[in-house]
Amino acid sequence: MTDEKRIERLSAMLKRRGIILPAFEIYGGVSGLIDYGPVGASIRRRVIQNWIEHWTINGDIVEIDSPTITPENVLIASGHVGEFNDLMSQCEKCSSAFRADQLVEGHHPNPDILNSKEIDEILNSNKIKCPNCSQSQWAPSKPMNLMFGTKIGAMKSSRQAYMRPETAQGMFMLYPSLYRHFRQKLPFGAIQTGKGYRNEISPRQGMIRLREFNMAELEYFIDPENPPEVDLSASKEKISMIPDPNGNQRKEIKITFQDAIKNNVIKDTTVGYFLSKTWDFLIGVGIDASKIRFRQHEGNEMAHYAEDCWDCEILGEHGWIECVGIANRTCHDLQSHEKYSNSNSLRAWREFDEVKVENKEILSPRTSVLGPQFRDKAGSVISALESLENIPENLPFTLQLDDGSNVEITSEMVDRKTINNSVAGEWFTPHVIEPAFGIDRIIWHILDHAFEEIEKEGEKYNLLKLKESISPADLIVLPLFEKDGMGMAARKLNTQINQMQGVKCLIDSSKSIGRRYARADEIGVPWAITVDHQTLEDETVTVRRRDDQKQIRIDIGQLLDLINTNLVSTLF
RNA sequence: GCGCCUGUAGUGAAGGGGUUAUCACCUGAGGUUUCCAACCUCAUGUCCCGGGUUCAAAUCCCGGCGGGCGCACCA
Repeated sequence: MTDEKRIERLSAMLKRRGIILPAFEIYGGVSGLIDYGPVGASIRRRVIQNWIEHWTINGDIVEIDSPTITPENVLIASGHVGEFNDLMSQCEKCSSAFRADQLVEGHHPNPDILNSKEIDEILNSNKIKCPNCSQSQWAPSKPMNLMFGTKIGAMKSSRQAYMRPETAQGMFMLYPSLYRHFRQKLPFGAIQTGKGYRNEISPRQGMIRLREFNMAELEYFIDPENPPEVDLSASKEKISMIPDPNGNQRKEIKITFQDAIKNNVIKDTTVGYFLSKTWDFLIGVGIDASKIRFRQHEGNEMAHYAEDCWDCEILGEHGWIECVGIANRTCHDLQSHEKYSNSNSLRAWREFDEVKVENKEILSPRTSVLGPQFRDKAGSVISALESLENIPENLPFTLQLDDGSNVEITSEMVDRKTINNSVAGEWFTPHVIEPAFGIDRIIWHILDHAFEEIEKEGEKYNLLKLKESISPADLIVLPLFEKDGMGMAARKLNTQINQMQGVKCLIDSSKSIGRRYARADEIGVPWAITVDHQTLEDETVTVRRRDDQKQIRIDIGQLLDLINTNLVSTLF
């Protein structure tokens, strides 16, 4: 933040090199929408690939993929429609905006059901004051819907739908399938990467607040009574945390994950585990460790579903930016979907340690007597007998039916029996811990932290010190000159390297060698292979390390082996 | 959404009611060159969009779109 022009130079470089660009620019652009260019798209793909591998490595988490178009019911159940359809009223004096239903609270028994006209009437007739400036002059209230609406189907029968505001609902929709896939045993998780959509009022700060953005979310389902054991003893690093949002002395502390859990700084061990996994991921893709902190949410900024929530914030040119949210969503989503969908398959079975055997006394109905006696009422009499909690000592007795009417039960109608009832377990709704990653924000900070401006022989020189695993290409082949067969040898080598699975190699033969090194450095290619005169004689090339420009000569065959085994770095 | 500032080649800038809009870097072709943005020749490419004022608008005015900052909003 000390150098205000750095962000402009970085943005210009990202555009010039085809990394991040404004979308639809020839039509004037659309704010909140960006393109990943030919270089940026490779970086994005690799970051996402790293993220997927980071979570799926243990086998308890699988990847799924679900539609971005989401029917309205789903988002009603999840709470998004309600949350996003609030009416907003703006004070014409001081421009403060407030949720209209909260302003008229106390002037109407149920403000939720009011439309904008009714809200405006109440605001004006009661002269409700602006909480900020105490004036009473309101602009007409407007619904604030941060979801992009659409219709499924064309004609009358079309259904209201929205572009998903998060990928999480896809995982909840697939819970029954996941439960089967994991042999009906918790814990397990599902991840999804893809686009999310929020029609932001004012997108700002480049790629920080977008209207269409890359999300990567994990839903990890656990039994709250038997949370998974976690071992964080291997993680010795002291992490910046800002806990205790409601305490008086809110400040940043440095503490290991293990101690944070032990000392109740992080209350939920599973949340703590995911905080540490999040840390590992961010370090792995090249985020600067000193620019990461975890901040616990305050009560009033907590999402409508979350019980406890931590943000992972990263420091960059825009200040501290929330890049990951880790929330304990408890059973909110699954329970709500059960209720709205009438499904009963969003649960898990918890076996008791010991089978509970109950000896229970019941009155078993003699249907041959009850039938003729009560006729069409017989059914409800039988169900009332079955649900009877306290078996009366003496017969006859008066039994109340569901409809409130009473019947008399005599000893001829029932048999007094004792039955063995064994209960092996119970159904419950799993809790879910959700780490949600804003991929674009993370990529921004990767670029920000990797972007280095140095001086080289009196000239400005840019470097993108990307980690090997997320650089847009693994290597670049450069013929020293495009003659004497050097160009040919370079093209052959480039082809050989690109034939390897998962390896991406570029080739560049235009302009001077120094300029080509500079271009490769600026987009973050870690290794440059130079084909020179000696190559033609002895089949050796030089390998140049981006970060310090050191060069080593090596036999082509050996180099190909090193590339194939991802061990080029061991050369130096 | 409000307020202030703002929009000129790919990037960064200069200029500005009147011939063909300027510069650097970049990019491309050729030359030269035995490893770090060298040099020479040539070339491509620009006034955000729409309306208005005017004989004439890239320039002035209005609106839109985009960008920056502040306020507001923001899972």
